[in-house]
Amino acid sequence: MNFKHQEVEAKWRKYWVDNQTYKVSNNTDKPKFYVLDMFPYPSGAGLHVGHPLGYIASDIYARFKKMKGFNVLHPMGYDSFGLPAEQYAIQTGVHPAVSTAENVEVYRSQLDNLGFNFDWSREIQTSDPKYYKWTQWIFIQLYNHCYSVNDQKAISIDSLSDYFDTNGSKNCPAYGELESEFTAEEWKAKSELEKADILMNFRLAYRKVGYVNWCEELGTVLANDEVKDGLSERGGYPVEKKAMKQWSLRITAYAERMLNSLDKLEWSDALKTMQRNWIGRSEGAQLFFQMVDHPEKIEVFTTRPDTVFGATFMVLAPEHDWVKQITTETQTKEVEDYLKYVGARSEVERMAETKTVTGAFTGAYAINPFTNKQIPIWISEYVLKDYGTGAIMAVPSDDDRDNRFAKKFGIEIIDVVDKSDYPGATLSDKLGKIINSDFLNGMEVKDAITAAIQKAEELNIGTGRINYRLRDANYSRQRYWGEPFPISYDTEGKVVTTDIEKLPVTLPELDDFKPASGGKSPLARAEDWVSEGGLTKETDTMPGFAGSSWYFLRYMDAHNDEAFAGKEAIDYWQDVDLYVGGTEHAVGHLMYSRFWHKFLYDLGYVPTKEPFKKLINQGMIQGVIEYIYLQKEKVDGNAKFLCSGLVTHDGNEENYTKIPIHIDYVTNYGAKDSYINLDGIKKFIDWRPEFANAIFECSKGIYQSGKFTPKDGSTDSRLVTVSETGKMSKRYFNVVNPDDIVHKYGADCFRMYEMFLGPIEQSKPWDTQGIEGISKFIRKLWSLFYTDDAQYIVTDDPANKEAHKALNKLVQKVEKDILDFSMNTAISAFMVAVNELKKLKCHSKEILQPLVKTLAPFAPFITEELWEALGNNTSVHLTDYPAVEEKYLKEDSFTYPVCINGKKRASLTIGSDADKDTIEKAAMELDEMQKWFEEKQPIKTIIVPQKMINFVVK
RNA sequence: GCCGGAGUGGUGGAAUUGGUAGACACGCUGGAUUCAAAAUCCUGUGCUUUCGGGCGUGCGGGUUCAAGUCCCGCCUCCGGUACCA
Repeated sequence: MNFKHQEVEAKWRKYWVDNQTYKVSNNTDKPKFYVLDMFPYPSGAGLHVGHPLGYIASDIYARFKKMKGFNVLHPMGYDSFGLPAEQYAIQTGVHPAVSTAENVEVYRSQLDNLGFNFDWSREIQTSDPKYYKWTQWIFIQLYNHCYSVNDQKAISIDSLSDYFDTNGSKNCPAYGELESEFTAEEWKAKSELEKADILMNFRLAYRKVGYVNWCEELGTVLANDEVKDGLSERGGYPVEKKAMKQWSLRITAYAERMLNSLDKLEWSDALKTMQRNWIGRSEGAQLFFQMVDHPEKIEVFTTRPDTVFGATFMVLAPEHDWVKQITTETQTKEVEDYLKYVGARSEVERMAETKTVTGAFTGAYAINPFTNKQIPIWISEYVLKDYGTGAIMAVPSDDDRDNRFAKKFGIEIIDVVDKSDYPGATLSDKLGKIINSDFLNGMEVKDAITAAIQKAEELNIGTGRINYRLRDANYSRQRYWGEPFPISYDTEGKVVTTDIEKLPVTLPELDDFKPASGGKSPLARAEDWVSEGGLTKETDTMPGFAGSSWYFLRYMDAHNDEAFAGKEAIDYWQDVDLYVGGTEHAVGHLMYSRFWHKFLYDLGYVPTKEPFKKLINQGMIQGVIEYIYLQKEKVDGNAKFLCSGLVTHDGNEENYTKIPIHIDYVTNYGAKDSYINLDGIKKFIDWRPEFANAIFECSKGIYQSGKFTPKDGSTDSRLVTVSETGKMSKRYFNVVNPDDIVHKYGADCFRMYEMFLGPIEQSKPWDTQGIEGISKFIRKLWSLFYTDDAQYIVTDDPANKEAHKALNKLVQKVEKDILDFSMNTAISAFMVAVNELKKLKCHSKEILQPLVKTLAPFAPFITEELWEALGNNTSVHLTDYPAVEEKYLKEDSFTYPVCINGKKRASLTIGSDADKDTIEKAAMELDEMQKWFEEKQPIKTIIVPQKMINFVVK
């Protein structure tokens, strides 16, 4: 009898639901273990074989931990707000909630097919009002708090207001922007609106002017990646920077803490480094340069205050607030032209250009506070508005960009660092001796930095400072399909938060999802919704990362209506022990989640400082893209396709374009010699009728309009395709749906094959052919239990030593591999064990029963079926993982490689307890060794017990 | 440019503390079974060879009795990032 996977899978899928096998309780004495997958955005395309890779690995891990006695939380849900559903709604009028629900259903059935042990009773969807009620609630908390620089934690905004009441702004305890100092009396005299404006500059969720990519033609705001070369990707319309009031989150307040606690996390070094670089901490000084003929001082940040004597000019970001007011009349045209030039350049262009320097002189001057010389103020795109202060002191002798700039515009260069003692050192090494710098002369760079800061402080023109690359997060989107803000404005424009009891603020019903006029969110069209009780609602919605920044907490207590999750549940589950997901979220999602988590920690809602203890990044599964060559020039008005062999032979690849073809039409898909035959060509034409009369030429003949004209009597046509490894994507017609594989081979086979492909972190191509190996393994396993004619052949006879040894080696190896996340080697261990048991003709229950348990995390269906066949009446997934019996692992003998000068020449099998002398003697007496000793003398022998024997000869 | 990762048979990969390079599979070769096919089973499979051996983990050096693994210098590919003051 063969294993009928379709029947068996259906049977157990039902059993698991009926018996609530995977339901997880919050009330148990067992230790907790939380395994989490990054939840998916339910796109219309459904899952492809790449998506479940991480889910399978985490499922195995979760099942294993459960068998090891842990209470394991392994939930799943959907990040169901997002742009694609909104885009689809604009095109078709289908409400995003409707299309999202449909997509979720498809995802659910695809996930169910794979036999995951998710506790679906805890499912969440970020677009569910019951869920986003709490996203809004957290937002209100952020709004109501600021960050105390003294306590290094969030404190209520009321306490800051109280501080101002008694102390004014002096020694302001909160992190933020204080535009001007005030006394307690001045504070008290301010109007409510003025007070609100000042407090806004300290709130962790705050409103400020931000710049967005505005496209007039499309009437909408675009994301950075929707803009190409200053034009919209869709339609190619001009895009400009537009100032709009936007909500932001003050993530920068947490920069230092996020940097520091990174060390303790079990994340890959690669990922930690990425986050460190993203936070980008740099130490330096804040210096003020008095402008000439203007009362203001230009504030700069520099990591090299030691080079201040070499600062011969200043550069402001083109967007800097003061550019207009300091530009002199004679320079107005030049500056305006330059601003126009910069405005037309996309952010990417501005950043990518490193070779050529551009800029304009404002006509204004500042005074270098150390040299007291007047230095010109320029503007250039290489200085960024959002980094540091948006202005720099330029030191052409010790900065590459400043140097290029000075050379191009003929500005003085003063050498201030003598680097002759450090040949080969680069500028970033910060090495050398200071020269031409008054009191700093002769100092090493390091000491000079300290001395310069000290002097700046004495002169009251600056101070030491730490700067971060990290920027506050823009939190407003002018979109429909996102969380509405729990925010309204009164007639004066003052912010009013929605009462907690009135949450959630739900989305208004709309039937047109296009943006409203003036770049406003579609919500602005719902006028009845917008105005309520004399207040005007915020019409922007929250960004994608809002819902995903805290979802892992909701799973702990998914249906709580009194809190985002109950205290008891949070105290029990604490944090995520293992988080599995793709590297694409390395900075965005993981940064925001850590920030929110730390904030909730400050408020006492979560007991842990970090949300994700251990993190595994899974690689991508790539697809093979099959192309056929299309000749660029038509032949008698007809398109012409050629066999790749002919194109290679022709040698002029530029005369052809490659067009991707649906992989279903390709024979030997994925192989190097994959091709389309006549049948495939016909299918291709049915798919792309515009090529009905196209010519298909290969070495065997020519096909056109249903007729094949052979060149040399061939009956077959093989149009060889070009196969390239690349993304698995709808646009390349190479998506492999897991449902199809599961239907043909079974879910167990699919799961094991994905794991067998290689290390989880690595990207690798999908190759359906290779699955045969796993399929054979499953049949072999089955044949240990049943004969071909369905006879159950498991016996109660005791097994021999070899069988016990095979089993125990397996149990030990699999446990280690699962903990190391090395699923591929675990699978091969199963193959080795089953091959061995097959050879031993072992059908003993005492071996097969633990074997089934060991395999259960990997192949949940077949093991459940075999477990039942073995006479058990509870689920195998509720049993314990087998214990290793050491006595079966002992080897009586060991086979040594016997080497001459490190090269293996013979082998020696000898008792495990033999001592070194015995081993050496036996090895030297081996026949194969004699000829090596004939001419040369052994001068040294190295014996590593249980490893190898090496003779050094000369 | 910078940061991170990786280069091992025809293919996916194994060798995790320096100790038999290529486990386990796919593919391919030959054979058994079959009317035939599928399935199954057996056999071989890094390259090379005068059958002793020689050469082999991206390239060039080095350390060591011994290097895929450690050190120095390169090359290529992938991912991230971007004039970060």
